[in-house]
Amino acid sequence: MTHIDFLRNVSLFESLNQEELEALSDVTFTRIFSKDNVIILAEEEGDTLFILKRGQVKVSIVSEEGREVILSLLGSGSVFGELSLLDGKPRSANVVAIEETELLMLRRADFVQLIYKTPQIATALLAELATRLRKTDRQIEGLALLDVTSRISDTLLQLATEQGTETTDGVTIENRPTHQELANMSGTTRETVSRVLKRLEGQGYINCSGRKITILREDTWKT
Amino acid sequence: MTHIDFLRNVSLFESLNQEELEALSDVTFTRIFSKDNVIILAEEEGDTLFILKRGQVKVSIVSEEGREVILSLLGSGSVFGELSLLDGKPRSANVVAIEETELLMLRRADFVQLIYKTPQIATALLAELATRLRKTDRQIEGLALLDVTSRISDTLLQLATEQGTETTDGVTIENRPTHQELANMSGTTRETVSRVLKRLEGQGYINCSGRKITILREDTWKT
DNA sequence: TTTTTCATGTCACTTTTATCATTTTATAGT
DNA sequence: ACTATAAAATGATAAAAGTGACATGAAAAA
Repeated sequence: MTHIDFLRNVSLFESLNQEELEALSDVTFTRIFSKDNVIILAEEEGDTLFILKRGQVKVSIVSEEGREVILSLLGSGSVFGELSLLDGKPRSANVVAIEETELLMLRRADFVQLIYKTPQIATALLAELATRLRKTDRQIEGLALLDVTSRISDTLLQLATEQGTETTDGVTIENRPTHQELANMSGTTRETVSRVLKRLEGQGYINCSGRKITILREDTWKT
Repeated sequence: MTHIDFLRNVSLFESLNQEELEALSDVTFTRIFSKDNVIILAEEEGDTLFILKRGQVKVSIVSEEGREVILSLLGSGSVFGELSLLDGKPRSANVVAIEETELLMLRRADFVQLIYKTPQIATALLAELATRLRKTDRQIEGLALLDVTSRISDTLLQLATEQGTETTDGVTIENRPTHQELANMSGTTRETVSRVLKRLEGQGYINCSGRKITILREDTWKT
């Protein structure tokens, strides 16, 4: 797939016409990050916007004691790194490739140009940030109100909607994150994830085998 | 203070010239909400933007079981209610006046006009949302990693920076939220807030009296 | 294959925090 | 000032989740 065809399908750029897409494609450059490579390091200055073409990355914050909170996992079509572009502050989180990932990168100056020439982009970006803000608000709600079991369940459901595939039994998450990663996404510990998954499986809510988790359809629950 | 003078000092509108400010002021209307009145109700459709001129509001989510999470407290100059304007989705949180509050309101159509005529507003709004996103990310980090004491302390420090006044002893928060509200801001319970504040006072970190909390200067800590 | 590293399961134990119950103190309304 | 109402303090428990330790298992590297 050419870059242009790809860019056309990125929601941020859907308002651009062929000519504008070509112009955008011209100022964009590609880079491939292999698994575990750091793409963005928190605290550093940043003047690049990233568009994820292929692969998957995790956005996370690491505390001084080394504990990690995963804010989100992003897949193809996602845009990230724009906050520093918008407010000029240093990067607020780390972004690491969790599999081989191909990124299109756009420098601030070109991005500013782009917004100047096609203001619809600003509108699209505003909508994008609005969506994200709603999502983080829900995360805060979950962390503040729910117990671990519910938080882990929510994390699974979110994974399922974002990257699950429908099967006869329910929705399957192929290549699930490790327990440690699930823990960092749910604000808990590895052991607890282990225990909770075990219990959920015992109760017939989910089915684990290898890197695969299936969230069973409601009508198969033991209740 | 006239509306125009007030609007000039709202960061969102700082790029507007006198003429534009007047035009904005013309399409804006005022409403006063007394204490405990609901300004925005979650789930409802919304096509109004609010600019807080005088008073204070709380933005919160209430769970089905009735437990509340306070996402933020906003004071004069704050803008809220814009998410629904940007992505067309229903309101995601409640907003309630916690004291008598004067609001300027702006309808979607006028807001869209405004952005169309003065695109710098879009940029300012992007920066505003970026700031907010960073803030919510930090909240998530805190909820996921910190124990109750640290979360409550953080909440106090945030209140102090946002609405505290410097005194010889440290920073004073006049008219502090109730323990219940502090609990809802920190993701914990009333009782725990009570106990933690007590301990913090015993250890000489803070000083409570009536509706007032003083966060003592570092050099007076007992350690 | 063999080795080594990383991921997972699972124990016993501790800590933290929520919950419940009750009393005391503040605050606001008449 | 008096009373009604809401807020805060506080003790006793219980539940939830974290910790540390170690065994097992699975996948990647040599």
